[in-house]
Amino acid sequence: MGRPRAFDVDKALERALRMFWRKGFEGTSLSDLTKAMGINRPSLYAAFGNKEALFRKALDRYDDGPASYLREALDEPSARDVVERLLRGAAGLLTDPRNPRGCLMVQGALSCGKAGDPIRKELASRRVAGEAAIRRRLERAKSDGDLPADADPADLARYVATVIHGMAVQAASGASRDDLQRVIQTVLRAWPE
Amino acid sequence: MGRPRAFDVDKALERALRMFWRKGFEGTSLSDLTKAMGINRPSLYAAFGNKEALFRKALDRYDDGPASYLREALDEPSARDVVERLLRGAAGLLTDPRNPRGCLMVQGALSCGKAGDPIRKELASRRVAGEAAIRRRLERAKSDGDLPADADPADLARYVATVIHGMAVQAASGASRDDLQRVIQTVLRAWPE
DNA sequence: GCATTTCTTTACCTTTCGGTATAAAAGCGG
DNA sequence: CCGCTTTTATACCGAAAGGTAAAGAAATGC
Repeated sequence: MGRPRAFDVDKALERALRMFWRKGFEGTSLSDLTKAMGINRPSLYAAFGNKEALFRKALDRYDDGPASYLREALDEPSARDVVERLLRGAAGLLTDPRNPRGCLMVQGALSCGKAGDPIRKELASRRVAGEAAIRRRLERAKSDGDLPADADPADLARYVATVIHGMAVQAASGASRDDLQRVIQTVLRAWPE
Repeated sequence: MGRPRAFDVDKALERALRMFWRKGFEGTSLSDLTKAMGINRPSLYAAFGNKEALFRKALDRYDDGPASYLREALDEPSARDVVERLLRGAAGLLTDPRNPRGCLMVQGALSCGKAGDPIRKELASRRVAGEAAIRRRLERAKSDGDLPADADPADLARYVATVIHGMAVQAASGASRDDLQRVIQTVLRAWPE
């Protein structure tokens, strides 16, 4: 009932996501958003709440779309395969020419003024949650005998998360896909097995 | 000649640095700056130019102060010592309780709107320059026989830079000094020698 | 056909942004 | 004490920020 929506909510959200991905939460203005989404301001507010709520919805979409490789990687059979798929997935995402460079979860709001602080904290806590998921997977791997007895799953997970986040910064600095592949080689060559 | 300055330029710059460090270039407003520096707006403009010029001066100060461990590390005698000192210096800087969390060169402007774009590019190019400095040092190490014959200095430098940038993100996510030390252990255990 | 509901459009709101004009104040050389 | 210079403090600028009020347009139910 009532006048039907003239725009596709999903397409609009996708465009908002890409804008936030490129410019970050603080760097993206409402005018940037409405222009990219092809709608005007009141439509945005009616459909998504406000800028912060829109960012959170875009973030969920990021998790379920471009960043879904993370969860998929955890299903790999061996610890080494998990880590390799994690790293290759990150490299692919970070340097996909169809995407903005870098990672929304890192560059969306790494530091900012107080208006963006809730988003900054949200991103930080999602990064921590991602590392925890890797750690749990490596703990399972260890009890499967899939990691050496002297390996520490928490330390390895932190290390892998650090490399992934570092790759995100490298991508933002202009690193190519090949650059990141070489980083992965270096990591995997030294992986404990 | 003329009325003497009522504030210490150096102290003011230090306070601006710390503000930018905490909130990033875009997240720091002129009001944040003048309040932290204890001066009013026209004094800031007279002494430092504008917001962007002030950021660049703060960045130089960061390089020469908190981040000077980078150049010092390159003077270590062996490749392994260079890398260890690089990583330990980064961990110390990133989690020094007297400093804002994280790294100005990473979180100062990882992504932003078009007003901050020159700063974003400047930071990216300084990060690239840092990696190049490490690469040159490792090339020298290799010709000194200080690295295995099959080691690739460019790949190792990229890897080390990636870990350092990743540690910067980890620090921004709340990682403790001990967390970062464990990452360093993991890196060093696998270092080729 | 008409009332109701919801969305779209336009125009506007307040606050804050980065940056500056202006004039008073504080030092110097004479 | 008087110019001359430079820095202070206050007050202001236009633009852009995030967000909203109000009226017109398109669908449904009766």
